Amino acid sequence: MTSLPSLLGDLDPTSDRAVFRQIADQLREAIDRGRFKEGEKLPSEAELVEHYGVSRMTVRNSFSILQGEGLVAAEHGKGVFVRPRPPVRRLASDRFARRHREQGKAAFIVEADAAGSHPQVDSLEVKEEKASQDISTRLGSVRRVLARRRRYLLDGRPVEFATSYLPLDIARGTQIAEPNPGPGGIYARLEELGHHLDHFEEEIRARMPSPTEVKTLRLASGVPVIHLIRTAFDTEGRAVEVCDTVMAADAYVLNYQLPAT
Amino acid sequence: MTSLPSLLGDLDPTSDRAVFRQIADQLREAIDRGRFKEGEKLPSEAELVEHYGVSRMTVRNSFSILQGEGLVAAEHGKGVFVRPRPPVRRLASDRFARRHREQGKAAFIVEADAAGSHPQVDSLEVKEEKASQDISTRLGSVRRVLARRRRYLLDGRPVEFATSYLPLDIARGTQIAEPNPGPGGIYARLEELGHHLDHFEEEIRARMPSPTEVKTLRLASGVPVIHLIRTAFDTEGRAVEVCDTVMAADAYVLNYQLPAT
DNA sequence: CTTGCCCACTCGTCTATACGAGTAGGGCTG
DNA sequence: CAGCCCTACTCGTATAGACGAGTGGGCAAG
Repeated sequence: MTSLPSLLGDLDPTSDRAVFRQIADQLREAIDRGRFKEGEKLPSEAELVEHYGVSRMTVRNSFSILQGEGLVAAEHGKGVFVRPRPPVRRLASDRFARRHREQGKAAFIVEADAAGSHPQVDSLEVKEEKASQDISTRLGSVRRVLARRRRYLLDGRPVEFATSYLPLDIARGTQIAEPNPGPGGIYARLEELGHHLDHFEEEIRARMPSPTEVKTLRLASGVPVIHLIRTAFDTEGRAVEVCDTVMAADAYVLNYQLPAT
Repeated sequence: MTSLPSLLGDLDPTSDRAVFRQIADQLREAIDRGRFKEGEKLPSEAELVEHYGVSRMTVRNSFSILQGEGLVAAEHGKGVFVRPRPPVRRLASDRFARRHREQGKAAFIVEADAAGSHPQVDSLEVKEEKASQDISTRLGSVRRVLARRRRYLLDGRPVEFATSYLPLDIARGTQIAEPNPGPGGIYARLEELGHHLDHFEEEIRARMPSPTEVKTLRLASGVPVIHLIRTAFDTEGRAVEVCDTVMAADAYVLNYQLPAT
């Protein structure tokens, strides 16, 4: 039971580094070195209290640091575990290329299937609503919009939720206003309606999630979100859609290809 | 002094929501509603202890939640403050366009000057070293590389640090191996050396920073980093540079433009 | 053998207390 | 008047203890 010293070492009482930081440092290092592997259980609070001769709150304080770094996650009644890195979804910059729209299924489904995961789309909601200030600006001063909300899951885990906003004069009464927009998705429908897509602009931020986002994406603490806002422009230069997406940052890598023009 | 109730309300003892969460909720809401503005000081721990009738650790626990969300930052001896949103640097997807290389100064400097901020480049280091596995793969199995490290600051605040890796057979003995690579930066030099740039690939992740990154970028807790890895390809299809960049996420918005091909 | 309970172990929440250390402002001292 | 110090207020660190609640294994009863 007291084989911990071999893994963890001692505290340095002369150091001016706080005890709980020293403990966090040692645990972090042990994790980095692979002494504790992904998904593995760390020593319990009681064991660390025993090993270091400190109070329980001090140990908990150490754990909370590592949680904030996204390194570990506590599970009530079970223990504290090294957070496994989930499979990552790579978003290629050509993911909206016309050729990907030819097949019947939605991009997300096709791509996930190809990667061998089980995709799901969730909590679909399509409705007309008042445009927020920001959305209105991006779409060129529209009052009301059609909003399409949905959540994406990979192997049962929510990874992203997104809302598409479209001007009512474009979307109302079309298949875009239906829960299922048909083969090729709304971009295919937009082109059929004569709005030939010219280019997309994407705006990317990263930040910590709001409590709502934590719930919706079932995020562990210490996991940021990537906030992506994409605007689609047709060949006339009009913004025909704005898509606001929030992604679990630990589930994504974004790829872009830029010309060196 | 006890005008706090007007700002904060009471606890619900019947709720099964933990007290420290309820307090965090109330503070968060007050901040969201603008009752506490950016940079403003929140009530002190002692005041909240008094107001809610709880122990100090409970109040601190609430604060630590809000810190983890990046909403507030504690300053020793002063108080807990609503985190101001720093000015944001927008990275356009054409930032490497050839036309931007014509002028003498580095892209970062030019751009920051234009935005009215005071730019600085820091801790320059240029040296030859062994390529990591990852870098080696990206550059096409090179053993050793030239590494150019530097840190960028905006108005005195570190916002990003980056390392460029170049194959030795390209960079050794050229101005690229000098601390100051000359007008137009290393991309201009690469082109002069006959490596005409064709395109860039960028790979973007977001995650919580390592302790080292926290120090280097002086990050407040609750601020993620954006990790960007860019590979530059010449017209022969060879990877001629890999640039590994870590940015303070609260200081950046990335912009990309994608063709709808 | 199966069901269900109990118990030991885990983390979660909360209290009360103590001392240390950074900050800022008022007032004393030279 | 200038400079220093003292003090009150702030957050930081750490202890000790209590109870609650989720989990899982073992044992006992049916």
